[in-house]
Amino acid sequence: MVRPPCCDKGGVKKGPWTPEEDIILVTYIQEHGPGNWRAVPTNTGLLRCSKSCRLRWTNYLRPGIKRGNFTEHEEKMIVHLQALLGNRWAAIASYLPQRTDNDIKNYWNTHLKKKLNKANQVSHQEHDQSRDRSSLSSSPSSSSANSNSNIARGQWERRLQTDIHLAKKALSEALSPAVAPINTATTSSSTESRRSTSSASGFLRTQETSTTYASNTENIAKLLKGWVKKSPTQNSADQMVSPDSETKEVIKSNVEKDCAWAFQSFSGFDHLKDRDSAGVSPDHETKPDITGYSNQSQWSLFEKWLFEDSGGQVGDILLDENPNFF
DNA sequence: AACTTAGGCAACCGCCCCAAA
DNA sequence: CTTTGGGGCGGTTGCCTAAGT
Repeated sequence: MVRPPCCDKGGVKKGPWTPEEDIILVTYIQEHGPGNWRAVPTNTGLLRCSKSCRLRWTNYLRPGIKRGNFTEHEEKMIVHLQALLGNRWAAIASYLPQRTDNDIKNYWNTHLKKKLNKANQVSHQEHDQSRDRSSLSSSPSSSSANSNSNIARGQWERRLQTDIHLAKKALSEALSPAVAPINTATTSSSTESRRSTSSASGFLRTQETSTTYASNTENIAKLLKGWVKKSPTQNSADQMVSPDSETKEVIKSNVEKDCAWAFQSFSGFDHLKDRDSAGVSPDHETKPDITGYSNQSQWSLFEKWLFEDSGGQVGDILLDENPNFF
């Protein structure tokens, strides 16, 4: 039996979200928290399907989302993790808590893939040139068949390494007492990628106490600004409270409250960070500076852990395949 | 200035997994 | 045990905009 999609009903709106829809959704989630998406359209009156609401929240409205301008470190992380995990964007996003899987996926498809291809072309050209040179003086053992088998072996090893990595991670999480799922939106599931999400959320939690969620508040503020500018006289939002400065303040404070709540619900990454954190204080709660997330040393430690945990293969793979990438 | 093309990104679609009934 | 429904994920589409002609 084929179940009809949840959005198959008539009267369901599609396409871009309007600022007023965003406000309705954010307001509702402030009160009830994310989850039970099925109830969101009925309770809010939004003419959107539950999935659409969830997606809008997780990819755009959710607190703590950073948009645009990927840093070089983030790029590296994505490339490393893509090499390690493949196109498991949710898992990759779990290591970059400020980024959404959709964002990372888009960035990969539009920027990094091209960059990698370019780098690959350059390295292959260089490889061909050096092979041409060496073939004049060396034995014919370095055939293309040989290099093909090396690639196949590399892919196989990579996959194996991924599985080992995931198994280790799952085990370490299962054994960790620090994992205390609170919120269903981020921690309820048991599959690997969902576990990963909760893990990264814990990483995010380490920054929580001083986070002002400016990005999200700004989103809403911008959004409200745009809404005012656009003068929505012709739509159903006429009945809504006008987003004057007072309302903005209310929404802002609600968003901030919501953010605090959302961050409190994050858990599970600390043990991953801890286990290789020689030199890093385990007292994450006392080092809450969100800017520290992009701090070079913390990144380096994290990357160090990532590299070491992969037995150095990630770096090897990247350097082998894309010596010109960075 | 008008049109075409390419790139970027938000959103949708279909499939899968899991838990509850 | 089977069915059903909610939620999550990755792939894909389509719209918008900037750049090029």
